[in-house]
Amino acid sequence: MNQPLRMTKQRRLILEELLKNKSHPSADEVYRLVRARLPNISLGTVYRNLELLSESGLIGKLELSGVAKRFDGTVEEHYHVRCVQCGQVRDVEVAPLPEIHVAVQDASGYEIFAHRLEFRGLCPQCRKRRGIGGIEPDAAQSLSDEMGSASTRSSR
Amino acid sequence: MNQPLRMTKQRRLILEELLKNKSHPSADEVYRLVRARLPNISLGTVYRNLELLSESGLIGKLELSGVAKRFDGTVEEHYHVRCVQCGQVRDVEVAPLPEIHVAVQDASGYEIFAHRLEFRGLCPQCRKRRGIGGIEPDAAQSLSDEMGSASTRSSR
DNA sequence: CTACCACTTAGTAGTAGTTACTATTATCAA
DNA sequence: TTGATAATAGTAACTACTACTAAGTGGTAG
Repeated sequence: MNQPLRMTKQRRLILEELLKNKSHPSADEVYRLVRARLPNISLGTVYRNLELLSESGLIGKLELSGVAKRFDGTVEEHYHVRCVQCGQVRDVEVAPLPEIHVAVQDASGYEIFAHRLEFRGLCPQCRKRRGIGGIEPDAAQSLSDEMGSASTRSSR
Repeated sequence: MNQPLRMTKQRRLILEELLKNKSHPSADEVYRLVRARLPNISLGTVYRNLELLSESGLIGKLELSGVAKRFDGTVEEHYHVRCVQCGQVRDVEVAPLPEIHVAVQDASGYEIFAHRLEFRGLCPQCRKRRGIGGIEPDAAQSLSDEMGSASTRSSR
């Protein structure tokens, strides 16, 4: 489709950092990680390469709920959870649900190509810390406001 | 919880436009709509009121996949489809799936509060137009790149 | 009806994340 | 080794949004 990417020092380092990092860093986080090894790399280079690498299928790109894009060393399909406390994004080991496309297609008249499913909650570490430390009591409330909360209420 | 909002001309117009508009406009789109009726309204006013109105539960706020926030005249829970061609966001009439929280909770150790499910495809109008007009042939391809495509492929 | 004042506004400046541009440099096929 | 072309560093610009401030207004108490 498009010619192979030249493997520059910058591109290789970006790819390396993404493959060894399981936490789906944002472009800025990748920038900081790579700059530790190549101090004068340009932020623009990081952005351009993340884009090119995800176009060529070497990495995955996540666009989650209104905040900075994040990038993913593993390309296979999966869903994500974000911790509302520490902000970390992690993969969820749960079976995908492609059959739902048919239901949506019938209900909406759209031709459905893809879907994204994203969870929000507290990660194990923050759950522990919550018992001792201080998390604001209505985190769940404000969180479901923010997400439109397709979860508990069932009226329509 | 908090005192009732003063019903100013600006606030009323913003609310009116949202209630009669089914397409989940972005803040900027609301700005344009309201400005047609009140030409010197400030963009900041639109942003602040969308925030206040959604806080007070009069409208809903959507934060979809990396782009501008969108606002919603209907407050009840539902999922959304976005057309990859024209960008319109619409509601999907499909039953919510709260049971999945348990599965994710067991699999990840997270305490799950909420989830968001979002579809991408071609709306009925654009499906028709595609037959006649010219849509780039690999729209579905680039789209699934963009969404991480938790859809067709099933390896892991 | 009038006066008050906290809430709200218009206008503008500032911010974060991202993209675009340009002159210089590096990759890699021949 | 060389040369076309892709990629880079650095910077400017852009978009979506938030913060700030002086002036204006809605709604209540008198």
